[in-house]
Amino acid sequence: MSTQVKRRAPAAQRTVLILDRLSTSSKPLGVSEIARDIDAPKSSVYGICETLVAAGVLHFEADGYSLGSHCLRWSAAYLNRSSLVSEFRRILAVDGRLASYTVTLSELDKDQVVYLDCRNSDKPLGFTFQVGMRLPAVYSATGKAMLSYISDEERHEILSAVLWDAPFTANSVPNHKKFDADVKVWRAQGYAVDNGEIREGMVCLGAPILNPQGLPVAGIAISMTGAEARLEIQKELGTIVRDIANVLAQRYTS
Amino acid sequence: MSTQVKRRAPAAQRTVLILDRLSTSSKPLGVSEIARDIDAPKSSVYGICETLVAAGVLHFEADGYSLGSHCLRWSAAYLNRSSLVSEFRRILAVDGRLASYTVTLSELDKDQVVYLDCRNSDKPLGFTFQVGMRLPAVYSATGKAMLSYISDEERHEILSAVLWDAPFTANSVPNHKKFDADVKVWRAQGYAVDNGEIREGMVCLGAPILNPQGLPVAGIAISMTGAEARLEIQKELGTIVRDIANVLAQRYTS
DNA sequence: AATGACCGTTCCTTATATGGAACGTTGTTT
DNA sequence: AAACAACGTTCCATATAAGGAACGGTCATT
Repeated sequence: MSTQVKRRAPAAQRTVLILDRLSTSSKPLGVSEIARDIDAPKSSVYGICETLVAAGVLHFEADGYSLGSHCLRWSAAYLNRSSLVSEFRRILAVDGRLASYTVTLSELDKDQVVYLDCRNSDKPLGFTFQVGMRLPAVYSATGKAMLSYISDEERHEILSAVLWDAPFTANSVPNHKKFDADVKVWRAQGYAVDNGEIREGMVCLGAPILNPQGLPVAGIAISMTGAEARLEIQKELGTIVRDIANVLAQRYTS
Repeated sequence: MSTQVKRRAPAAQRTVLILDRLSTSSKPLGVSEIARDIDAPKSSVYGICETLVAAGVLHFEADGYSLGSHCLRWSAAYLNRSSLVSEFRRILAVDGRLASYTVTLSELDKDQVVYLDCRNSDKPLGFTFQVGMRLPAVYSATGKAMLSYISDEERHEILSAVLWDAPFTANSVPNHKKFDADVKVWRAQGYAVDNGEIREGMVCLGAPILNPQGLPVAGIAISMTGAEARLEIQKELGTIVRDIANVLAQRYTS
């Protein structure tokens, strides 16, 4: 299903592959290693990398190529395409109800959630959300919340492709059927729960940010330790999360 | 001085140009507009954009192409290439001396500073630093601090290319000569000052984070309003900024 | 010292990605 | 209603980027 269309602009595709490969490397990589990993001729990789260095996207040092700061422009532009992130920060700065919890903002990309921002609490959580980080949507609170508000067809298409036999923890929702049953609960209460499905002992409550058409554009969630997440607390905090998501939805423009 | 080397992998270069162009647009752009702006044939731009959509880097909607969240991977990887950002956050969370000020972390890229992180204060500053944001190094506090610690040749090369006739404010350092005189002061006191050179009424104090070889890898700065920046306060806070930068330098690895 | 493995880089042929021109649509102007 | 302009898309000859092979250099191993 990958290259059925006739290959156009292979250099552009390889540019992406090279940047992706460098993203998952902790050290600079040489031409040969990159070429091997992305399955392309050395000389082609060499030409592209030199072009990217000239463009200021990559740095070259003695031991190979590495990412440059140029790509921060692109992500900054992406995060600023709407007022979502700035409104998220503003509302958390003003509304003190979630002050002692870690709060995240994320959006859905296929079967993953992408974290757009994170306001850490002073209390340690044992888990760090980073901007740009991706997690399986089906196990995360915001992912569950957003998946609950897309059309049944879309959700079915996404869930059908999930590899259910690679759970994150013993608590991870086990299959499509259980997820569909949960969806009814999340919709009814207006927020979704991840009870240790991403990380053992971490509980997250997520709510969707819906556009005027009722479709999710993003989601917010709060994270806490299992010890903090007593049921009555969950209900109270879940309601707050849902309310804040609704306020964000109203302020959200374009 | 741009395309003296023989053009290799034009599609890779155009990929960068397209992403850059979309970064500076508030709305999606069509093939024709992009092609006009980056001075490339429509059909080539079309091929590259379709490839980038297939790669998940761009989104396509009715009114044109726009950036996708894929590029967040690259910037997240860039920010995590060292422990700099995480140590910056940790030290600010523990050390309360700068709690009521906006503190930024940035690095030098040619003649610009690139902001890597920002810890906003509760007090409004009237200026927002965003990750990935770029400012002229010569006018910014961290830029001044870092430029003070590179070799004289390197600094001379960078400063010679600065367009001094496009100052940000009336306070912006006016020329190469004045900057060189300031460098001696910044080096002597261990921190640099931007007194309204980026924005009228905003004062920033910056210090370099030096590697074991004594070369700057990044810089930190605190920002405050002119009213807050009385001289004795500047001296006190400048010393704190310098000390924190030194602690960061010690913790900084790889 | 000699061998071998692997590196980054260059070369040159050829397969092919490119891009000018043409196409069908759409929306605006005359 | 007709003419026009600008759009996204397709087409095809050809300029040219790609990539297999060869090169010189470095480092381990024998």
